[in-house]
Amino acid sequence: MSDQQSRGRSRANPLFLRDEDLREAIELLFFAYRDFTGEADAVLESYGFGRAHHRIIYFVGANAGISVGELLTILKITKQSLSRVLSQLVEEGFIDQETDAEDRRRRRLYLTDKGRALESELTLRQSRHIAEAYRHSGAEAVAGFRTVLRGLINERDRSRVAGRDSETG
Amino acid sequence: MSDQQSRGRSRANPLFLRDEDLREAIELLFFAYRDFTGEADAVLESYGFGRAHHRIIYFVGANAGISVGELLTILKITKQSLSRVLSQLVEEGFIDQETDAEDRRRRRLYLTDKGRALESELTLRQSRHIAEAYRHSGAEAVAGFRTVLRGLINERDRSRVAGRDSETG
DNA sequence: CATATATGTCAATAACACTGACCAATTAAC
DNA sequence: GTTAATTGGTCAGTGTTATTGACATATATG
Repeated sequence: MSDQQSRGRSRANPLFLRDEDLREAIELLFFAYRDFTGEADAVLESYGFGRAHHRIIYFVGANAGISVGELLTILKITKQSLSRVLSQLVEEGFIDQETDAEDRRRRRLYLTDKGRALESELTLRQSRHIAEAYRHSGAEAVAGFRTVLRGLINERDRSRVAGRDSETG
Repeated sequence: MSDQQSRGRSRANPLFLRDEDLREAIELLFFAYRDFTGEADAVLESYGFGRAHHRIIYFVGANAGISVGELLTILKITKQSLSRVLSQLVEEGFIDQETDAEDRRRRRLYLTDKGRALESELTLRQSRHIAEAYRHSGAEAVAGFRTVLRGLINERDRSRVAGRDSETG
């Protein structure tokens, strides 16, 4: 065996990152995301909804008047998948569909009061979870957290994330 | 409306964290996790596998000789759900089951050579993705990233994550 | 009018998860 | 040694989220 294959280092990681460091990151993401999403699930369950409903509620809330097609682009799912869940939310009065005045093919989506209430409840849970982690970590760590997460996101979608692109350049 | 409800601040965030900061974090996690997991999916698809297979392959690889029960605890799924996927992996020769010598009720799980090869391929993809984000972010940012992610993980599971607990205290 | 776009819908399928009910082997307790 | 608990597996049924393919409708654009 050549010594470039020695403990914890491989051709794939030409810098000072050990395999162990990268494995740690993989596991951190797995557990953190599991616990992060787990927060809102209890709320959703009481409404008979799942994560798909949450994603729609969230992005319609954050982008009032978004079209179906734009929502599909963000979620990267098929329109059939979206339709099933979106129809439910419309029927049960969480989301309003309004025909675009300029292009009457388009349906613009808005949260109803009921939808906004659910969105707040869900976002509140997740916000609390994050705020707690942020408080325990300090401002510097938070800055690093944001930088690395941005780096993990496909370039095309980075601009979609809310908040300032403070370190775009 | 009382002024404690003014722009971007609410009772839920008693510190200097604005709602916008927390929304940003929610979206960062959503997009980053989506793109992070998307990496390995192409590989898995070529084997006819999904994320459930990946999780099993990963944790058996990282904990050689783990029992079925321990795996269930980590994954937080039912044994019926695990069984479906695990049986497949055993049948197709990615995982070996060996009866524990001391307690013959237990089946200890190990990756076969074939399983190890797949695990390496999958972990490599994700490691590359992370390594790239790490390189672009710098050591300080990486430290912050790790700290905040650890804070997002339920205390009970923090010790399960690989890597040193360098900032436990 | 022909074509492209935006959306919706029907049908079939699959991955992944659940609950409930059992069974078998093994070990631990009385 | 019989009973009880543990570990693991399995069968049946269900539900959520996603897929592909085919087709329909309304509208916009050329």
